Amino acid sequence: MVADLSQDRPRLGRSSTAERVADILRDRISEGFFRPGQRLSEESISEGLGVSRNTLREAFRLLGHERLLDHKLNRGVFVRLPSAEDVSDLYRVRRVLEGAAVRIGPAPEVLAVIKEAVLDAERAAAQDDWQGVGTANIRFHQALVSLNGSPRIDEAMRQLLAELRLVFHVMENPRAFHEPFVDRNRTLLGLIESGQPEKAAAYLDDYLDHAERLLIDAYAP
Amino acid sequence: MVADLSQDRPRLGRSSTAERVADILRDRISEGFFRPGQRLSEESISEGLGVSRNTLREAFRLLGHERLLDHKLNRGVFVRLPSAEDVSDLYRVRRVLEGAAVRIGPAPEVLAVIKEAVLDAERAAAQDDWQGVGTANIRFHQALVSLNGSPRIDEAMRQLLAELRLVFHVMENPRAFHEPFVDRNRTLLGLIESGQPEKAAAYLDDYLDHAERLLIDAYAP
DNA sequence: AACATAAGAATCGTTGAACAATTCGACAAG
DNA sequence: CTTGTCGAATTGTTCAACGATTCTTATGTT
Repeated sequence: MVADLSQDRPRLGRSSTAERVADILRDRISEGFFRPGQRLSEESISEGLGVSRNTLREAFRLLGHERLLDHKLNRGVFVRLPSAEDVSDLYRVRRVLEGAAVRIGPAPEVLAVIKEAVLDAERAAAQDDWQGVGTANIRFHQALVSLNGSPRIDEAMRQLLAELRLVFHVMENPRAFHEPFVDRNRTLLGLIESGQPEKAAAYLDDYLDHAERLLIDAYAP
Repeated sequence: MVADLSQDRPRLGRSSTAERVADILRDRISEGFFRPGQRLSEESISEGLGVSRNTLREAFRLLGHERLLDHKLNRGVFVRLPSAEDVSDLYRVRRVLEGAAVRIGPAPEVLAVIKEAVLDAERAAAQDDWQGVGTANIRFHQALVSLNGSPRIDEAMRQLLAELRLVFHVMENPRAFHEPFVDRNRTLLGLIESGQPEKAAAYLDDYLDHAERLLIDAYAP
């Protein structure tokens, strides 16, 4: 009857106000409500959210560590505006994390999630919903990385993709960027599924090279 | 005459009190002054350091995000005490980051740093300075990972090794753990230097498997 | 003696106000 | 046009207070 309740233990830790504030801000940044480069005033936001400045500052620290905010001493916090070098580095990390993942090979449960993401992307693309394609694409790569089986790598990937979303918000034409990768995701899935890790890794490397170039060319922050 | 001063811009950002407090605490944890599992009282530490509780809390948040502190709501912050699963995951990440590094192959400047670390470890071992061996070993792996050429990966490795140091502080016999790896480091260096990335990667995998097993066996938190 | 319960102490979570330090723009002086 | 200075605005940090939560200890019951 008691089964394994220890798995629910983490959920027990409720969250402090600062963490909830951080969640809200993270969402707002992720959805583009706060634009990259924009300054976040302590006074107006703490007032708007109805929390004290001290609590808000704790939240700022959290997001600063996630590289979503840029904290400049005595000047305030700004939504991070990644540089072209940042983009390169993000893709450098992706090549490492995703490359290692495909080399490890498929696991049934993860594969199901990946497939679902591919389908979602295809469905969204069919409806010209490029926002939806982007979201599904992110889920695809997040699931891909989870093949590593490492909570820390999953967390790192989450942060990386959140940072990458900042880049997307600076771009003007998300369709041109996401469109080519719907098909590529399906192809990559096929290579993984059929147990050809080296081929999949090579394909992925080319995939990421292509994406990086595309992104950097269209990127002038 | 003005040349490129924009490169010096980062140095302009001095550090706030909270960051300096975080630096101090990080050092203290790293050196074992604060033991894993120990609770850090807001009152006593803020008083001891002469900073306000609010400032100290900001510092706590930073270190919490680095996984050096464990923040339990309404109960305080504790020096993190990694579980056996944490150790496994840390090595999972190491296999990914270090594996990717050796596959990329040697770069002259980095190779020099790696060599220096190997020599330092050998010198320290000759003098039975196992603390020194541990430090040199960390420098070795940090340099190894820097072959990836990614600031973000370097940073991730720094945090990972800091977390791993927590594990070492729980162990009683550091010598037994560090001793076997002095020679292995030299061998691995040789494989990298001579341009045999696949062999180096295989050797490294075995290296890390061995270290992980050794560590987990001797680890009962 | 074992266990449950309740009161009390200690600590954290959060707030609001206050003041010093720093930045930045405006404007005057050279 | 450059440089120096003033002042408003914002951040950095501290302090005191109080409610909320957890831990401890004493108390009472079976």
